[in-house]
Amino acid sequence: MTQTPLSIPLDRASPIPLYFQVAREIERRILDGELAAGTRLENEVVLADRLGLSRPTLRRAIGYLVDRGLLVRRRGVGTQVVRPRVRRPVELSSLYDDLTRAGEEPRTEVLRLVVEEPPPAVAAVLELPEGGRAYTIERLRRIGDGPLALMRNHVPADLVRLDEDALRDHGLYQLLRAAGVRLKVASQSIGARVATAAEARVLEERRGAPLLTMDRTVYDDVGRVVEHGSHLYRASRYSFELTLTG
Amino acid sequence: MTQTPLSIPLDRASPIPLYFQVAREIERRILDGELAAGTRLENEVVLADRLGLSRPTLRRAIGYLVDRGLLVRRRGVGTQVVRPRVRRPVELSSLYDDLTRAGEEPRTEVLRLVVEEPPPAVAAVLELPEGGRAYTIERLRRIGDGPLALMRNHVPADLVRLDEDALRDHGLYQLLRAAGVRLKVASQSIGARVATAAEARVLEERRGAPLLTMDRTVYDDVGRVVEHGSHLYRASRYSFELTLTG
DNA sequence: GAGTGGTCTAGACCACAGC
DNA sequence: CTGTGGTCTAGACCACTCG
Repeated sequence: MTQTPLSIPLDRASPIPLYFQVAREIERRILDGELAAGTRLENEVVLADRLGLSRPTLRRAIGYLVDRGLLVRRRGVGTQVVRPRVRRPVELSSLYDDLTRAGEEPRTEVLRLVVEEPPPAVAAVLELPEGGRAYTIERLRRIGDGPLALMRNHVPADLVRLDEDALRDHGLYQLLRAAGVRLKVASQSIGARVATAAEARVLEERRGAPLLTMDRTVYDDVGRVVEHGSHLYRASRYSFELTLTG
Repeated sequence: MTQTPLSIPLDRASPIPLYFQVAREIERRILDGELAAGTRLENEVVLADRLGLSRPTLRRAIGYLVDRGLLVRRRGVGTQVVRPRVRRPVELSSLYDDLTRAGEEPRTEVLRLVVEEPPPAVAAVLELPEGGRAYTIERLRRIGDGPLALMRNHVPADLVRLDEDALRDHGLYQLLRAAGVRLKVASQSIGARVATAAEARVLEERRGAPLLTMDRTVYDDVGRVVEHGSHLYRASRYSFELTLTG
């Protein structure tokens, strides 16, 4: 496979770290096809030298791309461009964000929005203090000409102020992030069951139609519970796409 | 929150990198509860000094744990232990591995095992050359007293040699890894539908019972397609548990 | 202003791959 | 053996947070 002398313009006055400028530029060239699959990069010492960087800084750039799966490093061999892939990482994104990114135009119907002392099971998941209050949100997400998902969420009341207008025009995660909440990890469970009569009616399905269920609990960067949701998706119109790395 | 002077024994003769010795030890103390949630670590300069390490090396250890979500670093503030969580990362594991780890005893029935020129759709996904051959594997996974999943997999024939005995006693990924295949990324799609009559019969469900479907394509570290699978799970007995990080 | 993490440098030595 | 990445050091300066 080819070896390519690499030249990257650096802006040392920029607030963007040098290692990131390098990583971003290499990534761009891989995605653009300028650096084809299998291409060998020059060795780290030479490359760092040409770019006018120290080797640790260059290594940091390369390491970043190795972690993201765009490059492979092998001791004694060298660094190569991996066969390019759709590699959307597993992200902490909401259905709304996903749809928007996919060029769809989701519409949201807010069925219920209250602040209340939630039932004990929910309070436990949210780790609310005694008597703590939380939003309960029920929304119907539509896309194109029909419903896609029925969503119930719970958010501790002291984290953010929510209103129906905001929820109609934005994803819940957008609103949380805008309120300064730093979403960090989520654990979720995906299952399936058939629709009850009531669910079928709301989702415009037949009774007994297959539904995907998703329960998710989201934590912020210091481990506080930030949100819990139980969602139902029409299996006929939705599936979860994931990229795993190991 | 408390601040803790940290002392960690290092073995400079060990082949295990110093940064990793440090990271592993801090992780252990967090998981053991010795370092409670909210605990502040000493600042990097002092800590590096006490451990007899350079600051970059110590930072690498901390950075590793930050990436894994066990620590938070904030400029001008310090480094803190995050509220401990179940944080099983999204892993490239097989159903067999998952069950074994959970203490279950999966049994596998090999329904079909052939090497053939697969249908064009499968050949395309596997990126086989013209006339390339692949294993087609159909297995029924049982656990406890009943079936759990019906699995169909395709693996390029030149990657590994598979036989019925091996597949009965091991997960497919185990066998691939043992053959030197380096599983790296997978993209998968999770959906739901109802069982056909034939599927219901094999899975001992009623016709119309909800099933989880999972299609997965796995790539190795240089982007070659290593495996493709289409699986069916009984929703009554199985759900996908994921941990996402953002 | 004092204290913290964020970045960067210019070296060094080692371990492994492949000839 | 030569060439590669893997680790580590001992500093330096900067940017941000908070009292």
